Amino acid sequence: MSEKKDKKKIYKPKPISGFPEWLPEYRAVELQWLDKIRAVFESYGFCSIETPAVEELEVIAAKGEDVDKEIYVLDRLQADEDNKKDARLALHFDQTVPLARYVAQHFDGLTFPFKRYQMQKVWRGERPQMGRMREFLQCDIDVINVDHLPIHFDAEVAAICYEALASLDIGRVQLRVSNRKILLGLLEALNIEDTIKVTSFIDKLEKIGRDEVERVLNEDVGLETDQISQILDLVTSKDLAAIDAKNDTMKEGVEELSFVMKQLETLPADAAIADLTIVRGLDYYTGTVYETQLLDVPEFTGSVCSGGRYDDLAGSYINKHLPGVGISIGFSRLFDVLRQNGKIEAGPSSPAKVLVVLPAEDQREAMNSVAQTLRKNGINTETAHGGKLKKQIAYAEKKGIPYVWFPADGQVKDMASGEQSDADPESWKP
RNA sequence: GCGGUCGUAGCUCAGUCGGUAGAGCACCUGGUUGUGGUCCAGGACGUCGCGGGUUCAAGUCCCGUCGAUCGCCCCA
Repeated sequence: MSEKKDKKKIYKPKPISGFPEWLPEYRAVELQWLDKIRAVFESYGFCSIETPAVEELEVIAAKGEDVDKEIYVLDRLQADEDNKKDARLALHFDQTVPLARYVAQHFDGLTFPFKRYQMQKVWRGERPQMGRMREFLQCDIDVINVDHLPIHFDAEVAAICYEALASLDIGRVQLRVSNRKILLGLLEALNIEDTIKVTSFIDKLEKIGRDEVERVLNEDVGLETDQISQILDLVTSKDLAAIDAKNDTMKEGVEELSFVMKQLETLPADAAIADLTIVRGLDYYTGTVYETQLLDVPEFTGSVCSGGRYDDLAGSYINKHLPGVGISIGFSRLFDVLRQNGKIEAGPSSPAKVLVVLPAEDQREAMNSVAQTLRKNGINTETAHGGKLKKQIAYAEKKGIPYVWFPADGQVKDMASGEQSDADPESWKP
């Protein structure tokens, strides 16, 4: 069995930063969670699609250098001599871009409004840190329509994500909802052009504080005190009805947000709040935007679930106007942060409910027969692989298999209580 | 890309003023014949991240390098 002393040369693998993997007992929980999320998505009629890990680099197309450097490209170790042109394929870094491409390519085969969910890995070449990985799973839902997408979908996707998160039993979840038109409308009215800079500083409001934001808006963006106070008063205002709309954009934003919030009133109290400090870094969001916090997990400062509305999803891939709205649950970050903070109880390391043991070789046939009967009745069942009986039972114990079956005696032992009783495999239930 | 911290058994770590490695957990075997979790006894497991330097002697000191980790930047 064991090779003698001649030392085998082994390469000791190093952990790969940002590419997490779990032991079976946590993977079991992860699968349960994914099943719950999927069930909620499907209960609203969202269909599933899966797109390839890679897209053409042209499709993923960089929007700037910061983005570029996070994209992983795909290449063969030994590319052919005459094939040494630039990388053509890249791993997708989100599921929105692949969705856009998918909708454009399959336009004639889809029924609109197209409502789909997608739960896949994405890859980003970032420096990993707490809750931040280079390979991670996202659960996205989006609704895409041709020409016009009714505003009620903005409320629906948010409500669905809330329900999905709530089904995981991870404490209080709070959606924070805003509408970019409100702030952008004000900036327009104030003749402020550098909207990206302003929104990115507003985004940091909670993190660096009001004083600091005032300072950078003044020193880095060059805004005047009056402009700054108008902006900050707006984003910190709590009452939508009290907002003084300075132009149509602002007015539209306030109306949309009010409608969405009204729709979300069916959720539990505080499950969804309007918060104008939410603006999102992304520039392609044009209306409603969302972020989500776990109120009972203070260690988790980031957003677990965010998204928004975009006017024209696939405009660069097809000559159609396709507005959409979507949210993405950052599944891996959610799971990892909760796990690291001891908020996830490990599951069993085996899906089996029963281990049928083999006390003696002449019982093999009986063992297999009992196991087949149990499986036919939908009970996950493992058969023992031999060895001493005490080893077999210890095996069940270690793997968290709750019942051990003795085929010759027709008895089943409850591992938790230690009790053993007669049972018929045809009718027995765990 | 920048900064802090850290690399010793599968895991978590100890290793005193430099004298060529230890614990716990996990793993394997046994404590008699067909019953787990406890306990007891025994066993296996290390190029002390890698390379160089100082020294009679380096896990320990110096330099470099790689990796990990936390944070910053950024975050579709």
